Amino acid sequence: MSDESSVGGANGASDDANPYTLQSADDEHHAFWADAVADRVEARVEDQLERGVRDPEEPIVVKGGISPSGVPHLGNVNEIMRGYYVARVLRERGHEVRQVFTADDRDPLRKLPRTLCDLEGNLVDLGDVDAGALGRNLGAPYTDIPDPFGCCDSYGDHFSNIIQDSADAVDVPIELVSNTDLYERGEFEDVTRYVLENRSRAREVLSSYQDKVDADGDYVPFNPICAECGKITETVTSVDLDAGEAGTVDYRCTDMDAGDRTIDGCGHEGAATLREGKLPWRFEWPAQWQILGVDFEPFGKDHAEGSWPSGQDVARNVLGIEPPVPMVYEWFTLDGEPFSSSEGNVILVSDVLELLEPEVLRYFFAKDPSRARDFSIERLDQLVDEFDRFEAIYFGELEGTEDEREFAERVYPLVLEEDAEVREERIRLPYTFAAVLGMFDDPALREEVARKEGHIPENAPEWAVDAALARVERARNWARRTGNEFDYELKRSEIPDHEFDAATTAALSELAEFVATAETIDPEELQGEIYETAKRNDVDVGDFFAAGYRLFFDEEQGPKLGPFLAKVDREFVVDRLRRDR
RNA sequence: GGGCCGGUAGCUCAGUCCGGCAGAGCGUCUGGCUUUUAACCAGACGGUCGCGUGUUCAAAUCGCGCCCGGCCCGCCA
Repeated sequence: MSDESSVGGANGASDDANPYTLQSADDEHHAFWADAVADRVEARVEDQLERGVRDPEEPIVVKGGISPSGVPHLGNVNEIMRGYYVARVLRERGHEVRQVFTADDRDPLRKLPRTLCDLEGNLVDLGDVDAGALGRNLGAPYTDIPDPFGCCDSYGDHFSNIIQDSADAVDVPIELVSNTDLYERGEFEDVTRYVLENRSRAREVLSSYQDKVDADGDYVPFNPICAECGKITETVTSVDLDAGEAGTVDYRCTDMDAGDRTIDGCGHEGAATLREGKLPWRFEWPAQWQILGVDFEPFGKDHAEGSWPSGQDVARNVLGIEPPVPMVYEWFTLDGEPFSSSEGNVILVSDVLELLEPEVLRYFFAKDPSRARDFSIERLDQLVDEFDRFEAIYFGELEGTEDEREFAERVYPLVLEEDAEVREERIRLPYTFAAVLGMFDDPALREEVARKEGHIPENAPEWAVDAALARVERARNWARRTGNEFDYELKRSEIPDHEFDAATTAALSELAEFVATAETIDPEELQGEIYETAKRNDVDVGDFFAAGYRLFFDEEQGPKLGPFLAKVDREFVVDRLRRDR
């Protein structure tokens, strides 16, 4: 107690939890990482019960959290989904679990994001909102800044709402908690007071992680909000824990470093209560663990070497609590580039769900968190195919490797929404095929073609057919968004550039004649006639089909031509085959 | 500068904990389905498991040293 030099530093106590290793030597082998994590959470809970420091009635708490600083992109979903799987596994084992998610909305706005989004998820350029009003609020807590869209109580609330929408969209039940709320209701008051009472201890612990903190200096772990200009300030001049209800601090509103720039302070000198400010992140995080009773928290690799080591040290050696079970997840990229709202490289959950089913997205987040991955919109078909295979292996329709079987068996039921039935009769149209089907606007026609091609069984239940056809819309959105080879577009208004030899030209004229004079156009008969016409004119069949795709789509390849042309109005088909228009 | 994570076929990824023939799907190529699109079936091609080294009968896997990408030691999934 008297010898403070024995306090562990960066490489402190031997029981420090390594947030990386999901499987340590003494763990049982699991096909699913969340099972390994759940083992550790259970061990933590049992240990606390044995030591009598835990109420057996209290549920297990899984936490996540982000600053509502702007467009919540797909990377943020890690914070929701990784915790979800652990929560779900623990529930499966009979535990009561709360999944709490903090909106760290008392954090200050440090720089203006170049891209924002409205509540519908439409991306909006900073220039299209009142950027000046935002600029004047640099340094102020998100919840004190007016919503640039005018629809929510504050900037922070605006983006917190979108976080909640994202969780809803992937069917993850989170309890969204506003950090500002916790401060205003006084939930942080006791722990803040405790940290300030023990501020020399706090300084000492933090100083071994941050050079700017001097163990013997005057650093005070509290940032008041300036009563004059509303900004978060960093200079506390004195602490009086006997003043007012729970104590106050005196401050001077000084400049704040924010990356490569400085946010000016107004110079105001005043006093703030412990509810009128915030703890610095390195203390706030452990304080959240204490207030919310957090047992498990996943976090991005950015925290793994900074906040986490200091966080568990602060938890043990300042607050005297046991930090939660940690888990690091690797970041992933979007089409090979880091997520960045300023560069416009963002995608919202709502956008992704216009391209694929929620269970496919949930599957993506069930994969090994320690692996760096690319979420490729361009090659989204690969992810969907991978999911279809995973599902088929679960139902025993594909053999797969032993590892695949083990993983599918364990994880497939978990990627389905919580109360969803596991239904073997489900139908998955191959994604790229679904994209091609998207060129037909008529749902009945889509179904007809899918049936004809053998993708929908004779006696398929109606719900399965509907669900299968729902993929067509999504795959079509994908084809359009990427403008890839599955985005077939009938070139109706203008004939594409083309160059055919005499034989091909003759064959096209013959085919036009057939279409013009037939009583009715039967799709399969037309398909056969294309084949026959090519042969009669000594044209390679493949080349002849290619000529058709050129004329109608300006592509090398396309949908099955006979059935397609049979559905297009006859005059146009005849004219185009004659190259008249 | 110190520390951490990642790197496996053209692409997306398993396999690394626990050493045992280098794997899957997609793509490509060839052939088949006496119809050729999306597919499906059969086969082929495709690898310095980032590089080197040590241990071992045996190394993608374990140790050590490097390279590349990213992250942390300010803030931030």
